[in-house]
Amino acid sequence: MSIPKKEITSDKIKDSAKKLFTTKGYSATTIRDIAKESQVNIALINYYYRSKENLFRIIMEESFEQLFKQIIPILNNKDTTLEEKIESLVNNYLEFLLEFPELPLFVLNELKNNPKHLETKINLKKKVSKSSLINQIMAKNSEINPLHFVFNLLGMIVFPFIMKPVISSSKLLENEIFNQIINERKHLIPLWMNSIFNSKTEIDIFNQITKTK
Amino acid sequence: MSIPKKEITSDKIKDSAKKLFTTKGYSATTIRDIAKESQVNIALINYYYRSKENLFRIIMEESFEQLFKQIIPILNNKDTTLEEKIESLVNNYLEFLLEFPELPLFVLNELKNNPKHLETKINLKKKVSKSSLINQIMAKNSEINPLHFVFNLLGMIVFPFIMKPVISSSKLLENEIFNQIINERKHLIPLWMNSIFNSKTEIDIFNQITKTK
DNA sequence: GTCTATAAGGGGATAGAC
DNA sequence: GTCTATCCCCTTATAGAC
Repeated sequence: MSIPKKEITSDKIKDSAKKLFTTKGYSATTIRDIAKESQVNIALINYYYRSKENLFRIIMEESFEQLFKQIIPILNNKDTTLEEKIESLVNNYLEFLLEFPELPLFVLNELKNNPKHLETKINLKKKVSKSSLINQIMAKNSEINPLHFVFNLLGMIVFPFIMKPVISSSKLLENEIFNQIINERKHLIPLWMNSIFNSKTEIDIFNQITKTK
Repeated sequence: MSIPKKEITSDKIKDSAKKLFTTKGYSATTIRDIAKESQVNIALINYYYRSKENLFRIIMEESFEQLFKQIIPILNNKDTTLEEKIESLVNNYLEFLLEFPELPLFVLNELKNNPKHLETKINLKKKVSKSSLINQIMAKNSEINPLHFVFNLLGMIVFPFIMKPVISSSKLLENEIFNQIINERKHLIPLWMNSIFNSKTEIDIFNQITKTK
């Protein structure tokens, strides 16, 4: 039995702030908004978190970690095959994104607006480029820059959530059906990734055709 | 010989505003920023565009059209095959995005923050769901919701640009190499899309295996 | 820890002179 | 068309009472 988090004032503030920052962005969110949302006096926010910017920094670091850090262990696990990594990544990430669908757009956009947020200790570059995943991809298809496959995999996982604002506000799609489609993707993306890896032969054919012409 | 656009005050303002809005977002951009960037007096911005919100609306509609409206004719062309449509879409869109790499993240994010911007006359829903493209996709693979393939295609095209802030600010990748990779994708994505369409048989195999178990 | 009151400044917008 | 000066509101942040 844990004490309900919402009872603690500082957490009530942080939760409300996170909700508002992720939906409206940093600049469009005021301390007054946060105070109203969390039903707390404005002065208390500065009491607990010193400043709006500091509160944002804390939330941003949390979100960044939620979004990126959880995948590093999967990428680096040397005891799993490429196929197992992809399946694990797709399942965990889609499940996570169904719970926090606004997180990718929020984090990616704030990083664009203010790249200094990326000066985190997490060294993405080394972690990703020297990962077991990249090695396994290169072993499978050495002719194509492995980054292509990273873009494809992450794109297939994340992009539907990036497009969600367009889709749902235009009533193109109800929320229920969106979630159903995402669940279908859990087993479809691994299949598609496998097909994409094996497109190598088709590229060879393509090269041969253009060569003999 | 056209008169250089930059000489006209109202255009100077709009160009600067577009640059600032797309890089910093609506709320983080002040009229004073725009005045400084375009080297005009603050009062002139309100003289020409009445209000910050109105100026933003104009820029948003322009960006939205640049990003979405150009693809509608391609999707609806009944004289092209599915393969030709994909090739045309990939080439035109990647070329366009290389010129305006920040546009997707800007438009998609502002749509999330303020969905009222989407109340445009462009009825995306009908235009897309009744397009020739969707029919051709369904003819090719009737077992899977065609939206999956739309997500995959658009994701493979657009997602690298969404990830760009993470990639370039972490020095993961120089701009030159990024552009080179995008150019490689011009012929790779059509190949991959073809492989993905033909994954149908593999899904059948998958279903058979799980059924006989 | 929580509140009220207020300081200090930045924001959008406009009136009126040129 | 362009500028200066200014209005008025909303913002963040804090001092000080409880």
